[in-house]
Amino acid sequence: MSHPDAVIPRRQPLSRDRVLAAAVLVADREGLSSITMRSVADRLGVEAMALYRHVASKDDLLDSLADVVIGEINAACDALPEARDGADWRGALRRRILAARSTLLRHPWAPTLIGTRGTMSLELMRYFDGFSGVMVEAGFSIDFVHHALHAFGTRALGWAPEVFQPGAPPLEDPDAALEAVAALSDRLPYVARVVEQLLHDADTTVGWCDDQTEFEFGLDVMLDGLEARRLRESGGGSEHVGTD
Amino acid sequence: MSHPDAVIPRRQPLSRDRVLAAAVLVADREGLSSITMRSVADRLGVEAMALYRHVASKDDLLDSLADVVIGEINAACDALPEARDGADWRGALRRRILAARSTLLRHPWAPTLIGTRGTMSLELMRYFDGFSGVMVEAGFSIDFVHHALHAFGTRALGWAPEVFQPGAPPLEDPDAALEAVAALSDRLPYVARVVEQLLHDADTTVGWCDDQTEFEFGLDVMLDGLEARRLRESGGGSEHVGTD
DNA sequence: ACCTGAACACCGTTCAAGT
DNA sequence: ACCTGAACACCGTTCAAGT
Repeated sequence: MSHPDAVIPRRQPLSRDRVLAAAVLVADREGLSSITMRSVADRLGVEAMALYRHVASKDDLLDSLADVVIGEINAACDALPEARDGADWRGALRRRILAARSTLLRHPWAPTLIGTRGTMSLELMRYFDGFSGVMVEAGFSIDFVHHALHAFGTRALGWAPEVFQPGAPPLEDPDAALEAVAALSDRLPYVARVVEQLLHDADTTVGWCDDQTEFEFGLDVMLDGLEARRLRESGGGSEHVGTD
Repeated sequence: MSHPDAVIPRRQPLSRDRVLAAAVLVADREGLSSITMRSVADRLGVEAMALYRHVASKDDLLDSLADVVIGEINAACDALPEARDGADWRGALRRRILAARSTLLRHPWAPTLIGTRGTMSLELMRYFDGFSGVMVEAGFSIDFVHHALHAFGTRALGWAPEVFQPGAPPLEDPDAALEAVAALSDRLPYVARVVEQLLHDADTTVGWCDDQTEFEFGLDVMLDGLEARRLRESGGGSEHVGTD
């Protein structure tokens, strides 16, 4: 049993990447809140304290975890066919954002994680650099690009937080729902009408709403608004659109 | 010392409202993460276990806490001068959203809280009912209103989550920042230009960005986009804008 | 050099016990 | 009826000890 380590490597050696990969696995399977120093260590066949050799703290681990996902997003964007001549800025932004989104759909916990960390990592800056580049090369002014980044908010990264539960429970009992709404229709007349409409269309959709469709609607509204504002400003003349 | 309780009420009796008020106080002073059954109880001069008589669990407490804030928002909206003739839907929505926002500014922890709870309470439905009412009375179709609610996301409630830290640290050492940016300008050319511009304007602003200005910019872009889409759809004729 | 055991100060939550 | 004490199972994190 006591050969040189080459023969029976006691175990695959721990590393920062292996710790992060284990954390991703835990989150993918059991959700963000079940990421625990102990649960991540478990999946590596190791004690919790062993992790502290590779991450400074749980916060450090979570920051890096967000970065792992953003790295995936950047990889997806890098693989995008890019006509960097600025003509189709609208399509180019749209493609980037939807590529980010499809990455996030594989890690449903990532939006919450990224949204609650305030860290501006190099990986994240790389994403926004590509994003900004599309707009700058299309002739938007630096100021406008800056405003636009704020305006997009997390939508630039492929998701828009809603107040309703993210993974809404699929409508199990439409009749009960309809009844509940009817009971409230005097106090909530408009919401009642929206819900009625939803229930009416419920046969054709999986759950309450189609997240992807709604996301793209909001995205296009945003793009429409930016385009309108760009045209207005370049026409008005008080602000310019070209790069400085 | 043993009078009937009427004379020396041992203490102001505990109640759900007192528990919630204490929790708001803790959050306002020390942040969301320091809300603890024990910390809330401390502020009431009571043991943590006493709270369980008035809230079912910490989750229940947090849900209700979100509702307290949304109740404040609804009160602010109810106090708004309302010309419910539908003419100025844009202004009416804007006023509601900015009223919500100014309430949230008094409770900086509330957006995170509301954003992480997925609960659709009656208080929250009341807010969206008023919001939807403005649009419906202005002639938007129910379908359109539904899409618009999704498109606004949390912006309907007065905040838009960004990936950058919400309360960005005020620019302490512009020279150091400029140097850091210069070092990265080959890898992040566009971000570098945005930051340079920011540093250039830094004299005139408090921190990096003016949150209120950026929020209103994004809000107006959204409203512009909705207006453009409404006109297009009513012109195109494939979908109507009037109520069903 | 790398991992573990034991321990510490904190959680949310329970339940029987106090008044 | 209302609150408390003690306890349980869990956290993140430390530090000395093992190999």
